[in-house]
Amino acid sequence: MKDVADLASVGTITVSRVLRTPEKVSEAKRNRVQKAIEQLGYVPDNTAGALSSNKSRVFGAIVSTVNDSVFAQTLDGLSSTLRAAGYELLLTSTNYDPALEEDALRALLARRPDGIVLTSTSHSSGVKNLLKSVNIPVVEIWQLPSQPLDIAVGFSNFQAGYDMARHLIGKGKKNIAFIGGNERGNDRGRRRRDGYIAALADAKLPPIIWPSEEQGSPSGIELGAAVFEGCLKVNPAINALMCVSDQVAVGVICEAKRRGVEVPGGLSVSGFGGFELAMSSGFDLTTIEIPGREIGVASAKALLNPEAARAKKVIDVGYTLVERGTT
Amino acid sequence: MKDVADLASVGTITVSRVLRTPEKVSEAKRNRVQKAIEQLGYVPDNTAGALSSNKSRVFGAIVSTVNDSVFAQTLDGLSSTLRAAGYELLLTSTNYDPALEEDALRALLARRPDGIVLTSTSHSSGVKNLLKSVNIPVVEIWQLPSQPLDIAVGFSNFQAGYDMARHLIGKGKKNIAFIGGNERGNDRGRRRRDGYIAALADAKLPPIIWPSEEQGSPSGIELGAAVFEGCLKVNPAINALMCVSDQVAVGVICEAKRRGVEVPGGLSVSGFGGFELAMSSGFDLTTIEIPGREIGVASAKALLNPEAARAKKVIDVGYTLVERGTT
DNA sequence: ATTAACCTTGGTATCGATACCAAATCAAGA
DNA sequence: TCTTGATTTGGTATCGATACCAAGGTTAAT
Repeated sequence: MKDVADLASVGTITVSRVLRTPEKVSEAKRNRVQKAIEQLGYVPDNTAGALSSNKSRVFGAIVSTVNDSVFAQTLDGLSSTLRAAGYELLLTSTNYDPALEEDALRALLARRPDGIVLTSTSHSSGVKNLLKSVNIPVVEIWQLPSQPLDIAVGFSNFQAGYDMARHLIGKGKKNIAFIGGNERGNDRGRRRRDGYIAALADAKLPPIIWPSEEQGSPSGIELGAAVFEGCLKVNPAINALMCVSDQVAVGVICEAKRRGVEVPGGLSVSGFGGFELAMSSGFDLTTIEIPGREIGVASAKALLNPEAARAKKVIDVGYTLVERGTT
Repeated sequence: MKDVADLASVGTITVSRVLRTPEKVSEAKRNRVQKAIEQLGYVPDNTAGALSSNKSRVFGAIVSTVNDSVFAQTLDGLSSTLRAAGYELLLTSTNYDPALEEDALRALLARRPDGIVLTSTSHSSGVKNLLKSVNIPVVEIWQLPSQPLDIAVGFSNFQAGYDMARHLIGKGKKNIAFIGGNERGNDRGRRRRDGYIAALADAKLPPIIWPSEEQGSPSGIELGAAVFEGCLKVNPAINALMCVSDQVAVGVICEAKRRGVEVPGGLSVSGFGGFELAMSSGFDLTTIEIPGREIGVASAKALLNPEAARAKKVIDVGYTLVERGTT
């Protein structure tokens, strides 16, 4: 920066101002500085800037996985919105292991981010203390906790689960099973299941949950394929499967076709998430569509303007129950 | 850090050493320092450390999209391997727009990363100059360029495309079309297509490519569904579709079922990528499986140990042609 | 012509760590 | 006991920007 300043015959501080608040510098000097920057191929050093201004222009994200297509849309929205505003994203994934969250957070905080995004909503006390001691916006996404740490952006997984169960009940189904969502660390799936349980209770129907908490189980498509041996064999009366995710639902449908079970005639199937495959040119799956990208964009806005977001505290982006051919 | 040093009655530099090279500090002082760190809830400031040591312990990644499941595995492998070594990942996505690459790179370099990962392999001269002027490892992934900028980790999309076309030819198909892969910025898809063209030329068969470069087209599943109207109608003799990705192949298969076209009887279909759905509990799709996570892990290792990686220059992780029920 | 208010500009201290060098301590062998 | 080399420790300068404050220049009103 000194070199640029010398070449343009100005003080270093003027160079700094050209980069951050160009409107406060006279046009003549601004042009000289910009030419010098170009000529020297100067790339500012943000680590130094972060140190002196106490603003890193970086946000941290701790996600349970990047390996989920709807979830990836959130990341996409988050990162593009932030980058448009001149910020970058430090990404860390915990692979659904809550024990890693504190470590990951500590590592992130060492980079002094200007804010944090978390996909989990249940946190260890260590995590809570760390977040309380730093004074930066914290956005929890994809699930609306009753007591957000700071700001929350998402939708009610409980209500969505409830609605979907009501939809199946409305179709005249009496033996509806809920498939999946019992992995530890997956509080979103669990909330959906709770919504399902509540809806069935309201309709005075018995809930059927598979696999049970204790059983280890495959996940995603494999889980859907395993349903026929593991769940329908035990309870052949089941005529509707409400799956915790579209992936599971797709596994169910593939296996149903293989076995000649008619969908939705013999078995109704619903998904959750709205991943590309669910749509009509794919499986034509009844599902809950989540505006994944919008969650990312809204969280980015919350990070960039925490005061406005804190006024709301909870930003509900909603969801859409899309009825298609499988129910 | 000063506070910690005072509380433990040592110099600040000793605190620094406890954090970075604990084996060089006597056990007594090390314990005192660690207790003081705990007691004060001290979280080191890496921005300051980066400034003075010229090492940020952060790597930058510029990806074309996070929104692709096999690709997400790469990110996953990359980020977990780096985090295990005490590094973090700064993620930026260009959404397949090559024009954004230079901006994104500039923004990343301002954060002074210790290395860069790029998913694209064709770069503007601005990008090349920037990368040349910084002296950090640069890893290009998912495609092996003939002239890597520095280090490359991936596999030959050309060879994989060639192999898959050979496979279809070996099944006795004579009218094989290649579907997709003409989006600008997607050099990987293009290389697969080139492999297909070469294989057909070697077998003296005419290549059929759809959609053509000029036409705009939907992508992913939608594209697969559109094949029947857009491609097979024009050329009903086609009896095998080699799709640029599993997503496209899945779209084809769904639409084929809807139209009562038998797969592989009437139409063979192959995919590319090995996304979860392709496997036998899903679509039972013949595809090229890419070790996505391994690419991530190998790139992380290359970043962490560039000297060793530079000795090889190009790290080929290979691929597997998995023959299943659709061909 | 003078004064006040505003805008533009630059000097210097500072952010919180690490690098580099020098001093102090320790262990082992003469 | 003294010397030597290895190990442990601390002081001080430094990384490259920004914050803060003060000074000079300009404009408009009196």
